[in-house]
Amino acid sequence: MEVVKRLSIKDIAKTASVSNSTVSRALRNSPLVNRETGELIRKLAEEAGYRPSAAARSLVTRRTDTIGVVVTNISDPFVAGVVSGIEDAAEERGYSVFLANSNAEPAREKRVVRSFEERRVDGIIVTSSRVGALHVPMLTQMEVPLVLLNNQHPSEAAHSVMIDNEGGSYAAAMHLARLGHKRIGYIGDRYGHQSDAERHAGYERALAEMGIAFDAALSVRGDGKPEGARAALGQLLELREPPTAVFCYNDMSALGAVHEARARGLRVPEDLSLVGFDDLYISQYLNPPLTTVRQPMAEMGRLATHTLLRLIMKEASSQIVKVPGELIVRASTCRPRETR
Amino acid sequence: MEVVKRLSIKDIAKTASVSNSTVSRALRNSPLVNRETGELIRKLAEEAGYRPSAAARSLVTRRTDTIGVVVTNISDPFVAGVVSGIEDAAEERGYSVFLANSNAEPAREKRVVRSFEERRVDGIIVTSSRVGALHVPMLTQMEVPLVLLNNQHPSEAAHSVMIDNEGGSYAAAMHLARLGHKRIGYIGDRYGHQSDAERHAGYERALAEMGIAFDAALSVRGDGKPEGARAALGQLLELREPPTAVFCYNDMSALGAVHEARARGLRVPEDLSLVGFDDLYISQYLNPPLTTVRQPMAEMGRLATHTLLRLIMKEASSQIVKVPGELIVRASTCRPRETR
DNA sequence: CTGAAAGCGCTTACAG
DNA sequence: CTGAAAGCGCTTACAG
Repeated sequence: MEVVKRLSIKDIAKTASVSNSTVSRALRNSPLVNRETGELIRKLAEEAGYRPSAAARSLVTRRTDTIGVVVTNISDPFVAGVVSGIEDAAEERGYSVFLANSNAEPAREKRVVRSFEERRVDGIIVTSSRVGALHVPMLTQMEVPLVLLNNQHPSEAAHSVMIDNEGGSYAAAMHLARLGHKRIGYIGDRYGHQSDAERHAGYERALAEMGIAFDAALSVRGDGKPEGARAALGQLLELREPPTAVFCYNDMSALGAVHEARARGLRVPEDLSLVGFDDLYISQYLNPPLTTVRQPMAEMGRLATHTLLRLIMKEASSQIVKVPGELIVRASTCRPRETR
Repeated sequence: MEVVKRLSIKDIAKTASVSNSTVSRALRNSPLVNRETGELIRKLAEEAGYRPSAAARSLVTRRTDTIGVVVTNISDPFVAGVVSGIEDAAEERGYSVFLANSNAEPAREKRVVRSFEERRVDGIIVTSSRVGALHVPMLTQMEVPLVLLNNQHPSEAAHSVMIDNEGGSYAAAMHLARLGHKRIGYIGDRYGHQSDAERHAGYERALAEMGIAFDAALSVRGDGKPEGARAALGQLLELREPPTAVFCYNDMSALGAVHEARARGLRVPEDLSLVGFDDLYISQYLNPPLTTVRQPMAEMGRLATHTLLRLIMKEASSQIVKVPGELIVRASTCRPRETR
């Protein structure tokens, strides 16, 4: 592969026998250019395989048509779904996206944000962060529009797109209570996520509404992943009066809970009803298919992008967009044994 | 939020009472700068929250420390795992990554590559592409280093990182044959993927080695997703002599196959053994836990990045890196009924 | 409709 | 060790 010198606007100007200015205008379809001249220039540029330098352009326009996305972990299917929506919406509008994993490490998140600032991204979206780097002081002094998606610390200082955690888990717990369950467990998270607190609140509200006394022993902590949920379910099942149904913080937790239940010889849902939160793509194919609260992941990503683009354009935009979750009833829940 | 004017190198130079050149050198820790002066400048820049403009720098250095990653669909867990490894390796070396979904649309893939060219990415990684945009002519005239990862059309013109499809599926099929299965089905893909052909070849080699006659009726086409596999398994099960074991093109197909088997009242693995390919994170938690061929997704992403960085640095690099798969035996396979 | 010129914010020979 | 100057490749008032 020989080193081909990158063509510049000057090269095109020379072959077209016009000035740089005219080439620049022609390539952006400026009406200031004579139609025939414009067409000729575009044809020449295309044939030569000319690619204008985004860096040079952005230096003068002071925008890069670029957004930065910070995620904790792109391997998390929820995050991947969100990013997919972000990328789609961005691509539609001619924006490119920088993707960076923070791995939930504050130091790395800080490095990432710094790098985004140097690259002069027009805006930043942060998904599901639970780390400390993005504290209010940092947020407020940020010179770049910022949108948080399901962030653990939505702030006055930033715009947010969030799932309605409380409403979603209320619906999930109501579903279980209406099936006749009285002992309903909650497998949460352990990182002090606000989402965990909100989901727990929805669970409590449903219990209260159904006249079921809240029992603190039935609320245990997982880690949002299968392993943590297995241990957490273990705790619940060793209670003197174990639950007949458990609402899990997310589908990954529910996956672990199903696994653990089976390992202990319990059938789901006959012996134990299980509900998740997210509705990951795979959840419908699990055995049994999982009852869960759907988060429209891609749609939320699109919403976050639209909010961000509005901020970039300095258009008005609601401070916080709350997206409703939808209860999807599948086969991992049924009436408790006693009532059948 | 007031519009804060971005600080430039000139501002720092002024407050430090030195020239732009010295600031530039100091910020990059050049030994050409007096130590104390350098420290002062760096302190001033830090306090002021100065962020050098990557665009301005790259205009003169002719590199952007940026790589472009084209994926078919970031929601695919295999792809997400690969991207995670790419991002990690890139971040370690100070590179930022642009992520773009092609959605397997040739037109979009073309747009993406063009945009990457305009952004002057230092290199491009394309994952699992099956679309036509990246044909040999396009590859060869590409002025940017390119690495393909599990691409359907590895080419003389590009470097590649690939899983050993043939070897992996050979191991999987051997596992089934050694368990005593004689009627072993294959649920493939339908898009003419080279990976499909290679996995099928490994399957055939195992059959041959175990003295099992190849029966074309036992090879059917899914679509790499649960739905396609369900239909494909249906075909197999309606055969006069249905298989007692099926090797699936990937874990997503196996997920659909398990689902379909259950729907037909078959137990996995007692009535039907099932093997996948990928070892997605969730596969260990499925019911039953899935026997599969592991692709080290993140590691492959890292390898692709390292290969790409070597190309960027114009260092020697092997044209094609073939990564071995590893058979992971779990609970979705057992001996066929007759032999138990 | 077109072009010459200035300028975006850096880096880097070059001269001292 | 430091600075003045040129230049990277664009865009855009400004003048014609």
